[in-house]
Amino acid sequence: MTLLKAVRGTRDLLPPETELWDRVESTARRVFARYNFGEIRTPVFEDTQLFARGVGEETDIVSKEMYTWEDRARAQSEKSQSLTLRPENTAGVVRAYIEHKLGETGLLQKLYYIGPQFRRERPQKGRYRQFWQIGAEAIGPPSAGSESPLRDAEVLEMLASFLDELGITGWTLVLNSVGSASDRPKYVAALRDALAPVKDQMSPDNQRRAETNPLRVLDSKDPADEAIIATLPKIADYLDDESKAHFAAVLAALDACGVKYEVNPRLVRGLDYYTRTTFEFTHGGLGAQNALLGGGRYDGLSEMLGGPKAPGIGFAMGLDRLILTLKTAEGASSGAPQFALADAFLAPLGEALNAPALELARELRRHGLRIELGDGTFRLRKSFEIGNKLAHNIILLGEDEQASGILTVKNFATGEQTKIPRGELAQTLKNS
RNA sequence: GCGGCUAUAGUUCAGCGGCAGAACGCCUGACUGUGGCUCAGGAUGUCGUGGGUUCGAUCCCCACUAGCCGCCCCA
Repeated sequence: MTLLKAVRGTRDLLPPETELWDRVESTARRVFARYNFGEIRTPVFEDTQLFARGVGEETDIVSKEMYTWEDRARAQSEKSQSLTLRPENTAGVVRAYIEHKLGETGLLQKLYYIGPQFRRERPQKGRYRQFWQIGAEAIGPPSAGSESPLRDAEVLEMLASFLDELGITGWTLVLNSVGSASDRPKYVAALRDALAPVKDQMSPDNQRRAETNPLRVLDSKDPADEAIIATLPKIADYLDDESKAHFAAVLAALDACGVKYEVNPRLVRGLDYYTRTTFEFTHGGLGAQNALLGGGRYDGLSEMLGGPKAPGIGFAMGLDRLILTLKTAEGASSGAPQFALADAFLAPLGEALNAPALELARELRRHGLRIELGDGTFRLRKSFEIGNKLAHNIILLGEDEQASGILTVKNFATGEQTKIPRGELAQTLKNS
């Protein structure tokens, strides 16, 4: 029989690495809560139309990377429905915002999520077909201040604080403005006009981009095309006064709180819904996938999905990539993540002591102690060997100890062995 | 989706057209209620899968699968 394996691009996360995941996630929850964000959990699959309309039919994500299937009708009266595993979470959050009429509260909705996303791409380092994102969205009616550049700056400052608190150093915040919903098409048209006469001289990749997504030409890494790219129109010249003022205000707010950034006029993002502010936090040592997180403003998304006007700004952070950078950083200093040691390994000496040992373990665990319970069939030597790997102390529960109520405890670090009355055991272990 | 590299023990990796190897880890004993250090012994395995060449393939060839790197794109 052939062995079943995790499918391509998916993987198992095992302890002790999962402790690192837990640390990152709990840090996110803690930091985001200080900014008054609340958690939202949306379904892992949605109507395919949500992504087609929200993310954009022409994007790579929608056109070739989605896991989509026809959910078959189970009754004559029922129609089959095209469903898709979510490739990102912003569309789902905005769908929920509309569906639950959160705009009617009149308040800005600040929501974060942590969960798996799915894209059918070729797996690589830092890129998986099931990957995890931590993201947040600040969305609401304009009257709630959702269009304010302060929101952009606040989200960026929150991200900087989060990365700092996690101990991630060496990141770079890169940002740009791609203009409002009306600026952007004008600019794209100008770009097409400028590219038309010169694109034949460019690399095949850029010729293709010039046709499908001219903005991407700006993002080209091809040095041969640099000269031509430098002559292309600049987005900054196509921003209307409002967009210019918005971007300036974002930068001013970042300056005021000392968050460092780089403006990159060529930063474009792949999703159709972005307007005005777009950004990335990048990090070296991630290989070709150097973007730790990306995001931006999406002032028109709600309306694209048939909802009310609800401007917003958000980001999605690649948890897999975050863990990767943490692991390489910590691997260099203190080695790979280690299992945390239990407070004590409890060794029953003989099978007859198994049941009493479980009772003692229960008592100690109720005091909050982390206890590894051995087995009465183990030879004492084996208990010591296992205990030494898993715990700080070993507790012996033999016939003598059971009869007298005085336990034998040995500390592995000091080698010191003591007799401790059962009533004092929990406190002694806690203090050690 | 395209190009390149790789796949051998639990792990990290040597190796060779002719009996499958090392280190670490694991198991047993020296030591019947005492770990680490030491010593002695032991088991590691469909050599990724399927086909081909050959007297003979873990080794050479082909295909597939998976991983890694780059491209595309993205978190």
